[in-house]
Amino acid sequence: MRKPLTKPRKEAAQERSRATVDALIAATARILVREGFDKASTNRIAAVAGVSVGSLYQYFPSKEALVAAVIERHQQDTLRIVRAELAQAANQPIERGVRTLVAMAVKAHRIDPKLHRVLAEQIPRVGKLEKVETFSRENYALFKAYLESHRQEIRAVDLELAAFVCVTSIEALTHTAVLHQEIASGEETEALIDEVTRLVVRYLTG
Amino acid sequence: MRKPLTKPRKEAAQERSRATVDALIAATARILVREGFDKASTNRIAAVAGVSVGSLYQYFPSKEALVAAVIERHQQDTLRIVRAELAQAANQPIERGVRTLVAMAVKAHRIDPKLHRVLAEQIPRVGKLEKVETFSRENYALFKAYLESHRQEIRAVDLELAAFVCVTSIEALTHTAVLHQEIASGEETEALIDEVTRLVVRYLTG
Amino acid sequence: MRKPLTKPRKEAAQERSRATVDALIAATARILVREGFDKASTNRIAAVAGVSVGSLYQYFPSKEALVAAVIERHQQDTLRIVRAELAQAANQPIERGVRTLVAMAVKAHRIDPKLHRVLAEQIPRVGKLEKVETFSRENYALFKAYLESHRQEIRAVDLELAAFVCVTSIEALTHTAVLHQEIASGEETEALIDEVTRLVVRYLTG
Amino acid sequence: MRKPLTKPRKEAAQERSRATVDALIAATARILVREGFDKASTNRIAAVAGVSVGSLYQYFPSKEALVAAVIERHQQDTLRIVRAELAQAANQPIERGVRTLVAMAVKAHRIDPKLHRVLAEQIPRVGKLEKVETFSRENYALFKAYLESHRQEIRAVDLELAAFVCVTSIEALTHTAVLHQEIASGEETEALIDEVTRLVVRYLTG
DNA sequence: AATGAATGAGACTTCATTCAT
DNA sequence: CATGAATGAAGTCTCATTCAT
Repeated sequence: MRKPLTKPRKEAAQERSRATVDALIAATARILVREGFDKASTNRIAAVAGVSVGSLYQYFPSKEALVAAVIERHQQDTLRIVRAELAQAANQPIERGVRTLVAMAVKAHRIDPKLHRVLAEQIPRVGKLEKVETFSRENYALFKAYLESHRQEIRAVDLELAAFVCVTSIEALTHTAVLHQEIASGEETEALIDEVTRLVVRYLTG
Repeated sequence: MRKPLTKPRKEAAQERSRATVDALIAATARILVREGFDKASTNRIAAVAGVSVGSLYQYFPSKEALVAAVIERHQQDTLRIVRAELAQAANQPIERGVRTLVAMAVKAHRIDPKLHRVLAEQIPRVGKLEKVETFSRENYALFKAYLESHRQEIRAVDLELAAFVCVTSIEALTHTAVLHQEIASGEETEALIDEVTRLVVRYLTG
Repeated sequence: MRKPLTKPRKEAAQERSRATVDALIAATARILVREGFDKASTNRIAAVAGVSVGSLYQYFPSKEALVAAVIERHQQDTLRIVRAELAQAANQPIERGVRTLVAMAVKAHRIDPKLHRVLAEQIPRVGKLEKVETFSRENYALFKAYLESHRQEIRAVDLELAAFVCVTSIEALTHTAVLHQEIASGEETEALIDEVTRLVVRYLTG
Repeated sequence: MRKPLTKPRKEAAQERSRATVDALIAATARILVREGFDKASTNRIAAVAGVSVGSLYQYFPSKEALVAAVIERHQQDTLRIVRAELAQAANQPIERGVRTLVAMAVKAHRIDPKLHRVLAEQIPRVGKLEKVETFSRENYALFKAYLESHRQEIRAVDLELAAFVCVTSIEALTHTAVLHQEIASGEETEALIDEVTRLVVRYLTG
């Protein structure tokens, strides 16, 4: 790619583009959350983002691409939390480590629960959006790695299978609890974390 | 806005009617499984069922009603299994009983896994189709009742919370395992049942 | 039930839009006249207007709105004539004034007799399109005002009732005469105006 | 599209047939009045009449034929009144005779005002239902005959034109008054008859 | 690049009419 | 004759996407 003739101008242009893209993703997320997938027409998204449909198609080749970007962004937000907490857990003993991971899962689900829900419930039908799939595999791999490095603390077990059991349970429990507002108060949250931690730890040990 | 009707329009009395209704529900399920919700247009469904759109609307007031009928039918199929096995579990000690229930969950998920998946992933957006919701609540209540009648075998615990943890875990694990074909062989199935049973039993006891 | 929208969706700002809107209204009127209300499907209207159905719905939220626009336009055309002639009549003595008004009614009915007929005969069923109703009430009020300001020239009478009798008669006579081509020539027209004027004047006076 | 047949398929000779035909016509009229033309589907009519659609088509070759039958019946009812009163008027002097005719018109319009309205407002679009047209021509001819036999009582005048003016006025005034409930009480009715009579008599005489 | 008017395939649904039983 | 299930053309309207300005 060639160098710009007037640097400031290009940057300004790039900045504006960036802003438009952001506005479009934000508008999509907002409509998805407030009105559901069916109301998220491209014209409506563009209107809410304050740009024209034409501009939308300037930056996203299709509606799917837009939804994919929303998913992507949500996953990036989630990853930021995961990375921060994962390092801690790595060096903690099993009991403490699992608790950290469960707490992290709750935290991650709380980033934008309504968006998470829409993404979980309404989006798969968009076809080959396998980002979600990929993302969960990554989770699974990370957890398996954690188990491997703590193998001496757990009973003899098929790590593959154990990781599947733990990750699926943690994900389902935190997901359901957060989405169905089962854990409104901090107290309830603590209780849930206690239970899930117990579930997983007792499963892995003894 | 017109209120969405989800009840069948008329009870098919004659034999020919009954056949038409069955063909429509079957066609809907088939398209749902093979091509997804978005491809399930009323014209397509009618064509696959081998009848005219007009006949479709003679028996179902809307596309939603058709999907509701598919859900209903799937749940009836599931219930048939659940009822049969539940009686057994009731009188079994915790370890044995939980295993029975887990095995039952696997069996239930295997009735028509692909349909189950579509129903689970793509249908919520159909709005007020709360059948699924209701169904899962029922599961939860049944399990809680089981725990109550075996309270002396388990540790002191908030039964409400425990039921939530167990049901959610069993459901998620069997669902995911079946859908993602993690348990193709009978051996793998047994291994999964062992693990899930252990997960739940150790959580509830000790 | 969805409430019927009869207002234009957006004000056509750009020139191209304006042309599209005009073409749509014109096409609707044309089809209404040549083929009747039942043939005026949205697809047909769009085709005749030389635009796509999509464009039709960009500017009119429903078929009704389109018909409403046709009515509106026709009434505006009519009003232009009415306003011009009414001022004259106001200061003319009863005999001369009534003649002016009758002549005006004939003229108004001749703007687009066939359209007028379709609008009069086929449109009421379009439900709450009360524009016609409103319009005729206005006529009636205007005539009553005319009578009031000429009260000394007419016999003692219930003005309300008299206005009803006169307006209804004039409207029906000019309408029928024009539509059924009873007054093709100028001579016949003059004869009709004479008769109607006589009818009304003798009714009001003496 | 097939050509619309508007005559009954057969002379319903048998009593049961007669009853079915009557029920169908009555059901059509009822739905027309209560719900409007658009709701009057053949299936609905058959249902309300308590027979099957198949039977409907046994007796009426099309929906149009059914509506035509309703019109026919209404006109027969009207004619019964007209014939009864017309004889009287024939031998009455102009003032008295016109009053009789006007009163008759009011009476005729009151047979079933709502049905009359629907027939007047919603039916013309059914295309070639010229019964109404024919009917009004007959009215016009009858009145012209009346004028001819009383020619010595009225001013020198084009009878053709005079009949047109009188019939159109009487029809429009009684029609509008009855339909728009301007003459609820007997007193109001008398007042209207007075006015219309005056209108016509003074027009014809002097 | 931005704009927004225009496009048109296709979705859902109704209803007059036919025909097998 | 009666029944009512079946038909399918046709109508209204939406929305992802394109393209002239």
